[in-house]
Amino acid sequence: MLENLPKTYNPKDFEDRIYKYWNDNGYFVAHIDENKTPFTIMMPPPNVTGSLHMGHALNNTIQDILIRWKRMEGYSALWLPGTDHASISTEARVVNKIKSEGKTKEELGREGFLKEAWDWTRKYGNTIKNQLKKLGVSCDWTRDRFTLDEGLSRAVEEVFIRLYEKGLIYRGDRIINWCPSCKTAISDAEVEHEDTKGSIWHIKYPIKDSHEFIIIATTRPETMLGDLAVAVNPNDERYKHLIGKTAILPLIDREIPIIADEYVDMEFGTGAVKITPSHDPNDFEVGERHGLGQCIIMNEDATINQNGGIYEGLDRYDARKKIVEDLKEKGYLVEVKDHDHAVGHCERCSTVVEPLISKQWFVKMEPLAKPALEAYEKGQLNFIPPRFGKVYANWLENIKDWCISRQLWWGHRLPVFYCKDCDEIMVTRTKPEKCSKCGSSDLYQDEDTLDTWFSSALWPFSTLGWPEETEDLKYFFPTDVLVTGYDIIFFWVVRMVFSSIEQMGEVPFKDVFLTGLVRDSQGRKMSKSLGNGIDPLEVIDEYGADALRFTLVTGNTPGNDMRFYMERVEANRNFANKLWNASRFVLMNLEEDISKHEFSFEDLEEEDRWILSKLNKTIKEATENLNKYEIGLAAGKVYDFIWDEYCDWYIEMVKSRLYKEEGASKKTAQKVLLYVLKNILKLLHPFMPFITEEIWQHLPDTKEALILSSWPTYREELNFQDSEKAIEFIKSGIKGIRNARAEMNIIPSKKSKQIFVTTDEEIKEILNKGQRYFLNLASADEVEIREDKEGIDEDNISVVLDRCEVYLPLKDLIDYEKEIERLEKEKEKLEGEIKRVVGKLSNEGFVKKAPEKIVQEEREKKTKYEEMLEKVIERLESLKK
RNA sequence: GGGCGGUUAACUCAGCUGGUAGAGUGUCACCGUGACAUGGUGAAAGUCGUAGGUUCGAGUCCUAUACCGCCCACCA
Repeated sequence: MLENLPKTYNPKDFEDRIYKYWNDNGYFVAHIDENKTPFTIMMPPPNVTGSLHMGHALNNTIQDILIRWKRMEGYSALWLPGTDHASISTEARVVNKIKSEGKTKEELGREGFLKEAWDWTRKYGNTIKNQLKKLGVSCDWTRDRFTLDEGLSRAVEEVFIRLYEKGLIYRGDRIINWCPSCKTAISDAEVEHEDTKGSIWHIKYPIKDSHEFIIIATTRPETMLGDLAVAVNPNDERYKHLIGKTAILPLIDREIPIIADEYVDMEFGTGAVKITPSHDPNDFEVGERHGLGQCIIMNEDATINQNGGIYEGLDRYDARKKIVEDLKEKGYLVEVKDHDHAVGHCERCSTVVEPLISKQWFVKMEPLAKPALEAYEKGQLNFIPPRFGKVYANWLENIKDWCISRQLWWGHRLPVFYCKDCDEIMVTRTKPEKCSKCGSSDLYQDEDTLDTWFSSALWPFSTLGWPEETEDLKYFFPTDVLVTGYDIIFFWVVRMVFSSIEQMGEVPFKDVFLTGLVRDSQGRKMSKSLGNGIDPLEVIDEYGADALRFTLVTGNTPGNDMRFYMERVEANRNFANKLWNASRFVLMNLEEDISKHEFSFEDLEEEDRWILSKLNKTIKEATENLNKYEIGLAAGKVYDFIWDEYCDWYIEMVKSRLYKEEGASKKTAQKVLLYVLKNILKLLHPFMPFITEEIWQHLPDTKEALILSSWPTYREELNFQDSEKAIEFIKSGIKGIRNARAEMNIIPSKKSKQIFVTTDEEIKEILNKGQRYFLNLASADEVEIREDKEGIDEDNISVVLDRCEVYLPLKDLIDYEKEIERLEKEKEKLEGEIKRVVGKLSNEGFVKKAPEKIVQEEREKKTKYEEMLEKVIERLESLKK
């Protein structure tokens, strides 16, 4: 029993043990059960070589709360975990690792490198999973998946082939974002735009066979090496006469045409734009329209290539510097102005990306985006909070094709084969024997791999065995809710939706719960470079997983960022300690035969009915909150019930019965204590799984594990409105007495021998039932409740309450000055209230238009306050005499 | 250039469909009382960013506006 344990809560003593107990007994494993409704969550797969951060802790806690709750509600709850191969990030780490060993990727070759990568994955792949276990995640580890698993790879190939055959995947020369550091193409979503203070250079381009110049403006002067035209707006009077003429590119003396294109904004810069089709998306389009061709001037590491003449070999920024110097020296530079503009950076390594033309593979997005948008518009996708729906829709409305090929080795290699002889493209799962066109057997596979998000886009169904028609897939798909950060709506949420609609014919989940960012106490983003990250594992080590979990889900709202404060974790640890000790108290006061009995309704006393009714209400409201994903509110209600109602009031009220009485009343108190505690543990379990299970295991008559127990439900027969009212009345009486005593500085150990309460008949009845509460809770030896004042010494302290007055015979202890002061304050307060109520009631509009109920309430308040004021004044007068 | 969020007690945040502002922490006073000092009791503390409007009544709805922050966007 618990009383043998240390009296302070020490989560380290049991958290690991409890996790093992659940896991070893298979309690996390989901079963296909046609008698149950499935409830499915797919865990957003963390990077396989990553480690746990607060973001993971937050969204996995939320998922765990939902899955534990639904499991208790009787659903067949599947929470499927897994990891992502994270192509670009993992590859970078492995490259670093082999670099530290003095080797390069190229030296190892593809196979050698992949071997290294797999070794790395096996070495670090379990780290994050073990860390997640510390958090208490109740996911089904028997269904653990990895995006590079055979099955998932098969799904990736299948989707690639299907989309290709439908014409939704194509290969082409397009301007893509090139990261010179990762040396791969990246998608638009992977580019982060950052406002940067830069310059804009105005440069003179001479006109051939003329002394005229045309002045262009550019923010990237080095790209002039690739200029193939100068463009002006066709309606621009300044330049009309130059259209069709030829300009001479300074420094390298290339002749380029001056063309007219609507794209040029006459208002901006000089109204003349250099056109570099290979290095700018707009210029690319202009180039296409005018048949300008291409001129690539950079290598894959962003140094200038042979097309750059004397600048060949220079890094792009060195080249810029040199070119500007040369232009200046030769008199072509007209002016330099400061210019702020957005510069794209690689999301992964922060290197400035270079837009350049490249042959890559793309997914044609429009046909896929349309149904994904419609699904949202038809209400098949529900965002929490709803505002993110607009973000989702807006992205889809402005969709561009998705560049999916990456010049990396770690990932799913494109199932694409080329014929060396005729360049035929063959998209098949395995390498064909012969070219389907010319019959040549000289074939090779595309070197590229797919964007990581291509495989994670399939996660909701590939993890269940698709393209096989598995039992799991039939039963658990579609999933119910996706829990993830708002920062990956574009990367992941959108792509899962359209992939699922395309392949499965329906949305992959009904609800999308978006979490905010966990920031440090100063509101900064937690980051490695700032060193301000708080390690969830350290928090768990110090305060326990339950306290961390509770901290992450309370006091904030979905989709809003939150600041992380150690003080809050500590407060929640204290809450756990409170529950721990309340449970110890209950166990210490139970008798052996308690387990055989449920309380009987006839034996219930007022406070029993009150706490049962309050519990009932808490169950109802917390469940409603959970149904609406109001996790923080649900947790808050359970917290308040446990601390404020159960610990602070019920336990205190019931003590006299446990200590002094014998028989039925005592027994009932024990039964109710236990009944409510059991329900508390159930209600709190999703939020604080460890401590609740640990306590539960020490309770009598708990055969099954708490994790498998049933979620409490509202019981109409436990709704005791009258008892609630009565106890609330008594509580206010006790509070009034305590308040008066505290203000008079009368310490509780100085008991009032006898308390007199004068009141009317109705209240007398209520108070009579609750007499004994005053004894313990208001420091009295004896309470006398009556309807008259006969024989009561008017010099005692008197507390004026609604419909009753309490006299505390503490004559020798009273400081009359203070008592008058206290009563004056009371008087002022009441007068204020009366003024407000009277104001309201004398407002004709209010009385006429407000609902009858509200008006009635105000009238009652008026009477009540006036009565109280009268008594207070009476007291004051008698004291001042 | 668009879009979104925040602005409530000293601090961090709740506040669902409009009806006398809440919590945690911190502060102050008192308390080792037989579950808990990781505790108990009590107290102080807010013109709910600003200005209008709708309403009998607005932190809550509408319109402006200020400040902070985020996202999206090809203006060279």
